[in-house]
Amino acid sequence: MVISSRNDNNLLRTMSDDDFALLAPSLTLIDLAKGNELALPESPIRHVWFPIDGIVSVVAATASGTQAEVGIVGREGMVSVTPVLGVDFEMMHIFVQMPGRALRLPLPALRRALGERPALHAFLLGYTQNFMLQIASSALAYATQTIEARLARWLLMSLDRLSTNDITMTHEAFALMLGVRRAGVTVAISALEAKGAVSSRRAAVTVISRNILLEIARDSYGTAERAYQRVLGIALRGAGAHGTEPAGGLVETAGKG
Amino acid sequence: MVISSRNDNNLLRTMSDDDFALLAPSLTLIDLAKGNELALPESPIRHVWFPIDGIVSVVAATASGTQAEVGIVGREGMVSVTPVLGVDFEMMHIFVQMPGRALRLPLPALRRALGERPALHAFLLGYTQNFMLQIASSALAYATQTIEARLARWLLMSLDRLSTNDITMTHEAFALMLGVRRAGVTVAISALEAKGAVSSRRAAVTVISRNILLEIARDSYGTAERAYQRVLGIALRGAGAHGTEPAGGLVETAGKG
DNA sequence: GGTTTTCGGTCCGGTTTCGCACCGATGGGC
DNA sequence: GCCCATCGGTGCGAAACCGGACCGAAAACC
Repeated sequence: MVISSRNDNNLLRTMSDDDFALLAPSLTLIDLAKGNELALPESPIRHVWFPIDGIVSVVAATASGTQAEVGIVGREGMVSVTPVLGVDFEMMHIFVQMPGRALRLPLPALRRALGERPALHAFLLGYTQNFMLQIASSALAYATQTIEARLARWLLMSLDRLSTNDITMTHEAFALMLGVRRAGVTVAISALEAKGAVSSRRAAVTVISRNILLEIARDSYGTAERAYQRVLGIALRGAGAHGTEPAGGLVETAGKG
Repeated sequence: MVISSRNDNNLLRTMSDDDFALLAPSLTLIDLAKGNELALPESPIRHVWFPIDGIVSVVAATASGTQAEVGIVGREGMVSVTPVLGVDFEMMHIFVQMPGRALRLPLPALRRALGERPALHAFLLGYTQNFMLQIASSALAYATQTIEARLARWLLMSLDRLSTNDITMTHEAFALMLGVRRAGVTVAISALEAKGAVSSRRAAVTVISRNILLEIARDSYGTAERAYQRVLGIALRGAGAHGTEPAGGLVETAGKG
């Protein structure tokens, strides 16, 4: 079960067989139920997760309640990168945004493996660097992009990490993620729909045209994604079966005109 | 010269004597002139710097020109953290914001030292984790704070890294850092001045009351700064001679009423 | 010391987003 | 099949911020 799930997480699949063999006995396949808290600010870290399904949100928060999502993690990565840097308490709020499964590794097993296997440590540090770039891209997007563009960016990032075009989230959840009002999300989704980028139902958005989303997100999407491939030597959106999909797009029947 | 400068950079001072002895022969004391480019996106990294003076800006940028500062570095840290993670090309635009000096280390010497000295690697990874938190805090500030609050945060962070209360920057430079219009900075500085937090001259802002800035910045300042002390075991704003300074404040004659 | 450049205060209309609120529509629970 | 909690579309005034511009003040230059 655990062994066969290896291929569904980019990091586990790409690390050397020896490194995986060292981790495998300690890995447990578990469900990520919607809303599960994987880490809280100031709290000690007990496990790390390698998602094979679903989306995990990484949120920066303060004691007074202000918060904003700074990154997401799916089957391309791991949660959290903090222990890879040798720090054993988390500063972010990390929880399951879209349900799925993950291979969970206890912290002591991770620490032992990192100590014994410099190549594994280097590999995970490469992912960590990329995740840091994702956080920086989030900052840039908050600083320079409209809600609509940031939403397009979020959908594109989710699409890379899922095997479906359906993003099952309420406007309320999007609002929390993007750091805006719920009503603002409603307007933004309507705009995306009017442009033929998505179709929306209650508590779900279906991506119709990846290309149109790319136009709307402008350059807030792409930098970290290209760097992922460069640093780790793996395609970010490769592993997932997105079905038949023309180059760069999804169904793409409507076009943009 | 190099040896005597060790104490002026928190990381060099705090690492073990053996680790410093390994780096010392490769360190060169150099000037950081205003505007110096220490790294550009997509460019190979040739050196890292341990500032002992001045402020270095780390900016996320895209090919099309949009940009926003995501972090700053002074004598509390190093530039860049990317090679500590084993990656040899930079993704950020890094340049000297306020002039100073730094001890510069060639990349090969850093790599050799990281390989030979796990404790040194772990130490610098701890700083890296904190810098990542600083980036996340920037994202949170962009997402939730007004220009005035973000400016207060920036001033507080600079204050931690300087030996003076004078921040010599033009409104134009602030605007670039905060990702806003120059006119927006003028208004924000006027507001800070009206509240007794700073006084301003042409091309310079002098901090009068750190406490008032803390109020204005709300909780966008403090999280990363407290974590710095926790992870590295060093006070962030300890090393610098801020002159005589009452607890938590500077001159603080005006108060806030 | 006079000229030139840089810098910063101010004003304008327009856009984005906010905070708050209302209420119809949807779908799950029983 | 009905009830009720959830969800989302919409409206309104206000605030924050933008893009662009103008021009006096301060500093740099020669």
